[in-house]
Amino acid sequence: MTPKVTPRPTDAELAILRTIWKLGAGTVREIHDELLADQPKIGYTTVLKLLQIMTEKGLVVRDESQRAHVYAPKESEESTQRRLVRDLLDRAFAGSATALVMQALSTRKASSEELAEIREMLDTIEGERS
Amino acid sequence: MTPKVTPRPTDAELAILRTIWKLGAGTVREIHDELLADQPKIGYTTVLKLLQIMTEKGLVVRDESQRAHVYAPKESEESTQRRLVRDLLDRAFAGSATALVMQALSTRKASSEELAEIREMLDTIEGERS
DNA sequence: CGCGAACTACGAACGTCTTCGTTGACTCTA
DNA sequence: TAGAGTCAACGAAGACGTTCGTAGTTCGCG
Repeated sequence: MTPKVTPRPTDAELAILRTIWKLGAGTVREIHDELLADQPKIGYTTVLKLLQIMTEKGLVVRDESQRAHVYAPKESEESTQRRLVRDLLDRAFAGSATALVMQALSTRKASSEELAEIREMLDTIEGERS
Repeated sequence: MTPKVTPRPTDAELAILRTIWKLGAGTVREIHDELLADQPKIGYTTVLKLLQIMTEKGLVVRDESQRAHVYAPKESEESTQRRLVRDLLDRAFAGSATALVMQALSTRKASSEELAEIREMLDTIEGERS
């Protein structure tokens, strides 16, 4: 059976998830081609195997109605990202979201628009309080 | 030789790093005791082995002047966290720091003080621009 | 029908991670 | 000085992750 809780995707699985998120959904062929467009040389059957494992783990769902199975994310991109962030928070930041946000902001430059977006988020959070 | 670039710490290694960060530095005994205070039962020699591996990898440095070697972080907590964030950014967020910050903020409630701190950070970033 | 192309499934190889038992050395003390 | 306690080093086992070759099935077409 597929496990109760979705496990954290491994590095290779995450690379595939990124591609599926980009495509929305796709066959092994489509995902493999897209993956090749990015960085490293990777075999077709490697991608197939990964997708089979990811199906067992519940990371993706498979539509078998066609000969070429179509794979789609089980959870949304956002929800997966949220779990990864929470995970990193626990493993490396002792739960301090603030510390993580600080590091994220200092890591990459964000545009003014993005900064404004973050401010809105802060307002929303503070508004919900009280 | 120790590798040029520090590799990403594994889960078990990160658990040990957290402890060392908390202690500042410590012997295997001290780190093991502290680790036991947290969650799971873990053997003394397991911690020792991990620390030896982490020394080879360059995650920690070892002072062998005493019989009980003293281990300390090679890189600061902040710099390690920054690398982990950058890593997650690349692997799961297509480099969008904003998206990561959003997820972090929505994941855990931060206090008003923390939110204010983040606002200051935003001001600083925007101030440096122009 | 018969052949080649495209597809899934399977298994094996190899590396890494995690765990711990065992061994041998040092140290303290009765 | 002998025994108990503490320590580092090593090796090996088992789980997991990643890769791909091979085999077998299905489809389309000449």
